[in-house]
Amino acid sequence: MKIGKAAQHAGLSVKTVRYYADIGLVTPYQDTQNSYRDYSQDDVAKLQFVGKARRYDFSIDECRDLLSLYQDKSRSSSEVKALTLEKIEQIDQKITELTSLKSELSRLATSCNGDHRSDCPILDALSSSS
Amino acid sequence: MKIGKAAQHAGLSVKTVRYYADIGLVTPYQDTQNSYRDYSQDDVAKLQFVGKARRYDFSIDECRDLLSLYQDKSRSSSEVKALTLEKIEQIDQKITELTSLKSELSRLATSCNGDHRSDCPILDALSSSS
DNA sequence: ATAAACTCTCCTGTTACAGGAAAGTAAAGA
DNA sequence: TCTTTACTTTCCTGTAACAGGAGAGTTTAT
Repeated sequence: MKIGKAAQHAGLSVKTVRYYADIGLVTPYQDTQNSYRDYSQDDVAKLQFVGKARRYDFSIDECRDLLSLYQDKSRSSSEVKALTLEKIEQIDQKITELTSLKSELSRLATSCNGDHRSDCPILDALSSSS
Repeated sequence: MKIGKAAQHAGLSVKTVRYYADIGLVTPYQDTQNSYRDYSQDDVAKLQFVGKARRYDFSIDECRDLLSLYQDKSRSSSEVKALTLEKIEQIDQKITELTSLKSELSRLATSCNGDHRSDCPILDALSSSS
């Protein structure tokens, strides 16, 4: 299967799929005749796997790990679970940060009239030296 | 004041401060003698302003806008408030995304024993074609 | 046969800096 | 004053994960 179809099946762009081949994440067979990439069913499955993991916010390197665990028939599920828990932890920390940011900004926005005058508590807060 | 002190006062790295000068965000006087950057009190205040805005998750371009509003004596606070509300909206959207991601991953992690066996619902989910 | 559609490689741009090299400048100590 | 140390400069590379586009080759359809 050529790259266009493969990308389509995986729900990824051709650019992305080619990129994954370049960095050795999902490496298809290379036709020696025309230098076209040739994706097997297995390759497409890997692309789908990676695409999904990416949507779950796993980085490319984490996808690499997950993919090798996925292919390793003798791996234990504890490794996968550990990676997942770590990712959950990261996401949770990010959420905490953003929530705090949001509440601070909301506080500032509430204190600002937002009228045509030049008085602005938001800018005041940003320029205070705290 | 030379760049080192300026950076210290603003709580930024020298690299960052130099970068801000390069992109025209906070542009100090350039001494013609030694080519050293010379930061005024006003420049330092701007650096602090930007540093704080960055910590509030404003992008460099947004900081540029805020900074010009900050310096514009005739601006109205409504512009600043609008920018802030937009930023809050963005943050909120990100929180929603991450929360959804987290719950899905948590669900997967819960369903996984995480033992030494190779059976793993997480990988199964990642490789399913949904 | 020709045109449209697809593919290839290579290069640049994105965001906001960090790290490091090589060289010039300044401040401080002996 | 000389030297060492500290600081600064510009320039280049790398980061994460691709997108966009040029120019050229290939395949498919008409």
